[in-house]
Amino acid sequence: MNATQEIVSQLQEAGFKPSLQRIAILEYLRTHFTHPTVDEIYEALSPSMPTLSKTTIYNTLRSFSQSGLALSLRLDEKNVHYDGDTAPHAHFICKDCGKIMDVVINNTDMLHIPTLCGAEVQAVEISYYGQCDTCKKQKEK
Amino acid sequence: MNATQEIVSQLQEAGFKPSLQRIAILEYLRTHFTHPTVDEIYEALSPSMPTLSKTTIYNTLRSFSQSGLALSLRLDEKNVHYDGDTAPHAHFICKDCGKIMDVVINNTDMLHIPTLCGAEVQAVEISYYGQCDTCKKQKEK
DNA sequence: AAACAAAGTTGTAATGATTACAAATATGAA
DNA sequence: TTCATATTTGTAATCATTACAACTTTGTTT
Repeated sequence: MNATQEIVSQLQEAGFKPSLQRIAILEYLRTHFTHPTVDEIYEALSPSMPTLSKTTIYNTLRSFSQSGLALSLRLDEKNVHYDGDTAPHAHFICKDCGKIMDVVINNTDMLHIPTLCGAEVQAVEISYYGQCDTCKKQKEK
Repeated sequence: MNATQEIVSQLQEAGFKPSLQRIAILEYLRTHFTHPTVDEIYEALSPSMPTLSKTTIYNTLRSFSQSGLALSLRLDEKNVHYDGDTAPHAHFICKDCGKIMDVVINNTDMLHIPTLCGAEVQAVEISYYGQCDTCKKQKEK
């Protein structure tokens, strides 16, 4: 099974018809670990799919994150970021430049979902905020 | 020292002049653990401070969260929530009704801030997403 | 106390990400 | 083909947040 076939079957398993747009968006998420925003995905796909609409990307990403095909990250006040890597991990975001980095979680307890007085927890989001190496050095100058 | 005096000295320690507006906003945050939005604070304080402006609340909360007097939480796509409880803890938010609950973190490792290849981590945010008890029961009917 | 500067507050207008919605298009079955 | 349904598209609306300039307060200097 090649890469696109894998994408198609992931879409079907999640109950989506594998339209060209959905394939392109999911394939982008699965191959780019940059935690893109809607705009970034639009800029990337638009050249090869000139009729692609931002509304489609908004709708598609919403249903992807609802069905668990992707994660939606609320890391900064401005844009929602999306993550095609659904394996458990955390994120670091630089307050100055906005750069987002994956953070490996070694302590399995952190990802263990607790029981919360009857509530059903479906997802955990662990985010670290601070200043990245580059911005730190730039400020010291 | 009474409650308001305590608020005033907290403001001064953080480098703020204790204006009536700042006192009112910080006092509200310190006595209401509802993770309020700007709008909720505005609705609450407006009756006793009719000239209070939302811009002031936005500005004040931004500087509070920058200086560590309060936390800004990006729990839902819509509004930023603020938390006057700066002690380490996590949050649960119900995807259906939007209710936010505090979650006690027993495992101190979870709040231990890791070293991330030269980056300086200043804050950790741990959020659980799911469906609360009430909404779960309502759906079952 | 008047004059002044600095800090803080206010209201309005602009911004910009996201959503609503209705028209257009594609898909697949009868 | 014809029809029903799902999907996509573009435009217009929404609404939280920010920019900005005017106004007010505060404290200081003369």
